[in-house]
Amino acid sequence: MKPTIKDVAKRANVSIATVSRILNHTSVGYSAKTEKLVKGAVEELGYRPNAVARGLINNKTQTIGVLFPDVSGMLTSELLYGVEEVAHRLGHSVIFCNTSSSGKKTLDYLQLLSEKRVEGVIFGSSLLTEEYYNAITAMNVPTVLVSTKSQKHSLPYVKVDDKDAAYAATAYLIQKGHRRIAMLSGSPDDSVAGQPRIDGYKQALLDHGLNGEGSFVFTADGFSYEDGRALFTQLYDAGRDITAVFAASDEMAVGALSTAYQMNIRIPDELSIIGYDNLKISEMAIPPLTTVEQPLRDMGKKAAELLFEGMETGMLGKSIIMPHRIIERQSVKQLV
Amino acid sequence: MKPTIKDVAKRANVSIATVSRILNHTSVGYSAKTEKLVKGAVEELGYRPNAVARGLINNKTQTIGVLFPDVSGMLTSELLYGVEEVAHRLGHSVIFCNTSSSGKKTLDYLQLLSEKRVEGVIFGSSLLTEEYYNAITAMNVPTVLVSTKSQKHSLPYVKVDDKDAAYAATAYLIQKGHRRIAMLSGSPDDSVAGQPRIDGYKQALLDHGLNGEGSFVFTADGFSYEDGRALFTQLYDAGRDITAVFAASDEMAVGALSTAYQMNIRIPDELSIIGYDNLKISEMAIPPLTTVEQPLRDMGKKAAELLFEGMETGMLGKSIIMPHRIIERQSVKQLV
DNA sequence: TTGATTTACGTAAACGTTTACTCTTTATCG
DNA sequence: CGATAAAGAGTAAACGTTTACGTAAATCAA
Repeated sequence: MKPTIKDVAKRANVSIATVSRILNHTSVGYSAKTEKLVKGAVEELGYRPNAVARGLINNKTQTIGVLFPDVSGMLTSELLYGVEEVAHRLGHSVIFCNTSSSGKKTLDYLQLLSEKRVEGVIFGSSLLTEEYYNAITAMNVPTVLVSTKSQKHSLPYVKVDDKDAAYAATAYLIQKGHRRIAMLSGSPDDSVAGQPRIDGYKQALLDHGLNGEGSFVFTADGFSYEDGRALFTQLYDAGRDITAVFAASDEMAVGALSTAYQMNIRIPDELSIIGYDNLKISEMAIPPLTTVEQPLRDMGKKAAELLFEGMETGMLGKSIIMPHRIIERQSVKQLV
Repeated sequence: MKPTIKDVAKRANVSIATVSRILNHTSVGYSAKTEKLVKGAVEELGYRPNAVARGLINNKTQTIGVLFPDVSGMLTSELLYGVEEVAHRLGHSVIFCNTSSSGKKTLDYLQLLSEKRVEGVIFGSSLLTEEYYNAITAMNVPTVLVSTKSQKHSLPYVKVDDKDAAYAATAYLIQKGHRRIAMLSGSPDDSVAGQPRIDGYKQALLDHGLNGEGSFVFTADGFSYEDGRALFTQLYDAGRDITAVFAASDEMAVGALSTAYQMNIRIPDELSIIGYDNLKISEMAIPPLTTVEQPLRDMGKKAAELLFEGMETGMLGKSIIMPHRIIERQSVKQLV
C-alpha cells in the first residue's frame, strides 16, 4: 500500500498535523528543522498526498469535465487542446467525455461528472437540449459552452459569430469578382452552425445586390467530407452555372475539392472554393484552401479561462465572441 | 450544498447504513417498503452519491489516466477515441493528459495522476524514457503502452510491427513494378517509429534484390506535413531518379503530394507515393492516398482492454501486435 | 412453546486528509 | 526578572461514504 501521512508522521516523529502544515506550506506553525525532517521522511517513503482524501475534506477535486461529440474530429481536438492547456496551467485535470453525439451517453456522463464532483464543465460543439440543460443545472457547477450556444438558456458561450463569419466569406468571394455563388451547408435545422451561416451568406448577397442573381444553397445533415462530396455532386447535377462555392466547413470544402478534381474541374481556374474553420487539412489541401478561420485553440483557452473565473468568483462572466478572419490561400481566383 | 446520504437517511427515517445498502443493491438487508421509501427520498432530494468519499473508503477511483503528446494530432485522437470507448463502457472515466512532448509536463502529469489515485495509465505514442518509467513504477498501477514500446522495460504494449508494416509498404511498391524507391522517414534515433521502418524498407529492397539499385532514405526530426514537404524538396534537389516514395506517415505523404503538385509532378503518373497510418486525410487527399493502415481505434480499444484486465487480475497480459494492411487507393501506379 | 436461525436495521469505525483548538515552550519588553 | 505575546506542535473533529458488528423482531423447526 502507498504510504499515508501517518507513516510520514511516524517516521519523522511528529504529528500528522505538522506534516500537513509543512506539505501545504502553511506560512506559520513549524520550524526549519522539523521541516527538514518531514521533507526527508516524505522523500524516503516516496509519499504522495492522496488527492481523494484531500478532495473530500475541502470539497475540491481540481477537476473539470469536458464533453464533446466525436473526439476524433479535428475541430474538437483543437478545442480540447486549448482547454487542456489552461486547465493544466491552473492545476486542474480534465475528464474527457466523448458523447458520440448520443443523448444517452451525454446524460450518462453528466451524471458521472456530477458524482465525481467536478468543479466545472465545458460543453462543446453540439446542441444543448432541454434534457442536457436540466442535467447541467442539477449538477450546480459552472458551465460554459464552446463553439455552440443556447438561445433559451443563459449559459455563457465562446464562439465566433457564425452569421458574420459566413457573411465575410461570401463578401470575400464577391469582392473577388464572383457573382454566382453557391453554398454547401449543414442542416438548416441546426440553429447554431446551420441556419446562421446560411443567413450570413444570403445577407452578403443581398447587401451586394445579388439576391436575384444567385442564391443556391445545398444542405446536408452534417459537415463532413462525405457531405461535401455529395453536395458538390448535387450542385453539378443541378447544372448551376456558378463561379464560386462557399462550403460551411473545411471538411466539406475538401470534399468538394476532391470531387471537382475527379470531374476535371480545375480549382481555382474554373471554380473558386472557400472553406470554413481553418483546420490543418485546409493548409494541406491541393490547392491550399482559402478559408475563414475560427481560432479554435484560443476558443478552448478562453472557454476554460471563463470557466475558471466562474469557479473562483462563483459568478460566470459574459459570453465571448471570438474574431474570425479570412485566410487567403490558393483556392479562390480573382475574376477580372 | 448537495444533499448527502445523511439527508436521505433523515428524510426516509432510516439509518445511513440502510440507504447505502439499498443504493448499492446489496442483495440482502432491507425490505421492499423501506426501499421504496429510500428511493423516494433520493428522488425528491436529487441525491447523487459522492464518488470522492466512496473512492476514499474503497480505494477505487474508477479513473484511468491517458498520456499523449499533442492531442490534436489525428493519430492520437483516434487512439484516444478507442480508449475512451472501452473505459466508458466499463464505467471508468479518463483523465486526459496532453504532454506536448515535454518531459516536464509528462512528469508533472504522472505525479498528478499518482495523487489522484488513478487505477491505471495508458501511455501513448512517445518514447518511454528512464525518468518516465521510474515515475510510472513509483505509481504502482498497471500501465500499458500504445503505439510505442520499450525495449528495456517490460511494460506491455499495443502496436503494429513497424518493421513489418514498412516492409509491406515497400514490397507493395516493388510488386507494382517499382525499382527505384525513396523513403521519407522520421528520425533514425526514434527507436520505435524511426529506425524500424527504415529497416523494413531496406529489408524489402534487399529481399527483392534491389539493395544496390536504390536505397534512398531521407530523414527528418518528426513525421509532420512540413517534414514531408522539406524531405520531398530535398529528394528532388538531390536529383534522384526514382519512381516511387514510401513516406513514414500520412502527413508526410500529403506534404510530398502537395510539394509534388507545386512542382508539376503528376501523382501517380510520374511518381507513386505510399503513406503510413491511414488517417482520414489520406482518404481526402488528391489523389486519394494508398497507405498502410494502422487500426488506431482498435489499438486504443485493445490497450484499454489490456489495462482493465490488468487492473482486475493484478497481472498485466502480453503485448499485442496489431495487424496492418495496405489500403489501395490512387497514389500508386502499376508500372508495366 | 421454546430455542435457533434468519431478516431488517442501526451503531460506529474506518478511509486519508485539513484545520480549529489546545497546550507548551521560547522570545520580547518594560 | 516577571509578565505577556508569539511560535511550534499536538489532539481531535470533520468530510461522505462503506461495512463489520450488534441487536431486536420475525420466522422456523421440533
